[in-house]
Amino acid sequence: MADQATPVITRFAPSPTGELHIGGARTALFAWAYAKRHTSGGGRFLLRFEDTDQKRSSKQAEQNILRDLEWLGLRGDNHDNIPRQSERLDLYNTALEKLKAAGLTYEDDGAVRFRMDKPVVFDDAVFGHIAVEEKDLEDFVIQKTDGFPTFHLAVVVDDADMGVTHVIRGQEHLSNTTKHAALYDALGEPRPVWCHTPSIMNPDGSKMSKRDKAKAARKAAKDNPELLGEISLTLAKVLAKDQKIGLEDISRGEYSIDASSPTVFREKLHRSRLRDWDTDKNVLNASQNAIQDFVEGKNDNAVLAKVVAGLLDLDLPEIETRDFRYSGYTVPVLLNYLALLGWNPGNDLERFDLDYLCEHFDFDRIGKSNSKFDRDKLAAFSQDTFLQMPEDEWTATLKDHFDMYFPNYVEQLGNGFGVFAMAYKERSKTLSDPAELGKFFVEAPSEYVPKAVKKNLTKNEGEGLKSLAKVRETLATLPVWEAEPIHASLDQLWQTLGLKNMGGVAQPLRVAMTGNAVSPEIGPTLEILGRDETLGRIDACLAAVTP
RNA sequence: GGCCCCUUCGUCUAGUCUGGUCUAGGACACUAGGUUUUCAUCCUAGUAACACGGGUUCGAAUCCCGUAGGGGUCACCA
Repeated sequence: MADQATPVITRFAPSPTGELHIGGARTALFAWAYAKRHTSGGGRFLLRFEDTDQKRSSKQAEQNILRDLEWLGLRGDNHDNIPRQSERLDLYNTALEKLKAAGLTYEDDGAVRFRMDKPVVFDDAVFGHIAVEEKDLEDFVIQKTDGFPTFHLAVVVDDADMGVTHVIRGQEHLSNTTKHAALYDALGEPRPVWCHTPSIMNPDGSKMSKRDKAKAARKAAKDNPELLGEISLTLAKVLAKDQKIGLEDISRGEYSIDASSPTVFREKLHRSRLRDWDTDKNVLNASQNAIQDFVEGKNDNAVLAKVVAGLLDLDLPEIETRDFRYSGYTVPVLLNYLALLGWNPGNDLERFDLDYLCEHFDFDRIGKSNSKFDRDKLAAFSQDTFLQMPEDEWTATLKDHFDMYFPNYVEQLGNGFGVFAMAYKERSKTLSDPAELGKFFVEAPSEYVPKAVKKNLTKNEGEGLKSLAKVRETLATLPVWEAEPIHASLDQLWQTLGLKNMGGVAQPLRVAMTGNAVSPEIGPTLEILGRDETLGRIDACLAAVTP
């Protein structure tokens, strides 16, 4: 491939109308990887914003998409000067004049249509040879009444202008490709190689779309009709508190009420809910209407979905790139999984890095059928990398994530964060898991799970409670409060007490510390909690549970 | 509905072009057992697929035809 005459140029050309969809991220990855593979021959990966839809495009969306691409490490070689279609109107007009002059167009209600009057044949790198007869082709609009080109004219002109040799995009464009091929020919430009990739679907076979979030939130809302009033009120409070936003901003999805992660946002909502803020009657009415409309399916507003989910403690499905970041997947894991969804190296190798991808990626190993997104497998990949990760790297990675999304843990854990991190290294599938699994570290149990209490404390005439009391005595006088000596003393205690095994002392302790029977190793667990907290929780448990 | 595309374990897939080496391989999930202070990790074993029907052939997951199912598209959205 080094002797290729023209260098490979690929591109990723999103329309800035929302967040970067995970499917878009995969398309970008493929385009990036293909260019990198040919980088020695001058291969380049370019970015472009397709903002010919004036109503739906926004600069904010551009920034968001760029932010996520940057996070993924998929930087365009034209990063410092990314073209926008809205700023290249001259180019399209020139092309349009050329087509007009050739008699290939005609006016229709102020718009301009392109004449499709011969059959089209083209080859796709994935789907193969495609031939469409003239009778199945329709004339299509290339310039809208607002003077903007349509997507079809703009992509072709831009790709030709930017020297794009390989067009890699989702298969929803496969049938558009007849139009594009005809346009290339009419313009006298050489056709690129087209590579259409199959779609990514939900486990139930439906297309993965941001509307799935609204659907999930709507369902939860319908299951909790009694809470709708509360939700509306909270929304009104948030709106009233933040003068900068109005409901119309929310309905346009423009307000960055969701700039924070779901967990942080959830906290914020709950706090607002408990406040005694005055709310304007008009705002309240508007909020009620908005929520009502949302529940009735009159809109799929992402912000409203987030508000509803936040207040109902519901996890929305991950659809966009950012969702996966919030959930605590690392970039290498996400890209590895994404690459494997629709492409494979042809052997049994599944875990590979970007270097490997760039070295081996080619179109002939992209599958033709849609694939379902399997979060279990993604999670397994993720857990596996955590297991392999050097200890300090794991701790640093987790710290970064927690600094951003769970700052209260970092604050409360203090110096114990390192021990906390190690306690969950083998127990986490995502960087957010330790927050969920280790919630008891920042919050004493408010209740005890009956089953755990029975099995570990009250059974056999309160055997566990007795052990727990002994444990308290031992721990109270322990000279050094660190995992090792704590473990050693407990290891000795169960033998002294004549118990079957260490579980005899560890399990009652777990119930006292967590309210349930599950925790990391007991030594580190107690070290993190600290002596005072440990003894306090034992006392609370002994007081709350009777044989 | 027209047109285009797709169809191997529950899921992602290898194998299909160049028919025999496929009693169909791997991974995730699941099940069972073992290690273990719980959970997790780790180890071992297991369940599980060529959509269906016709051909062609000595022989078909692999080639051909049909049927069914799924997806895409049919916008002055991209």
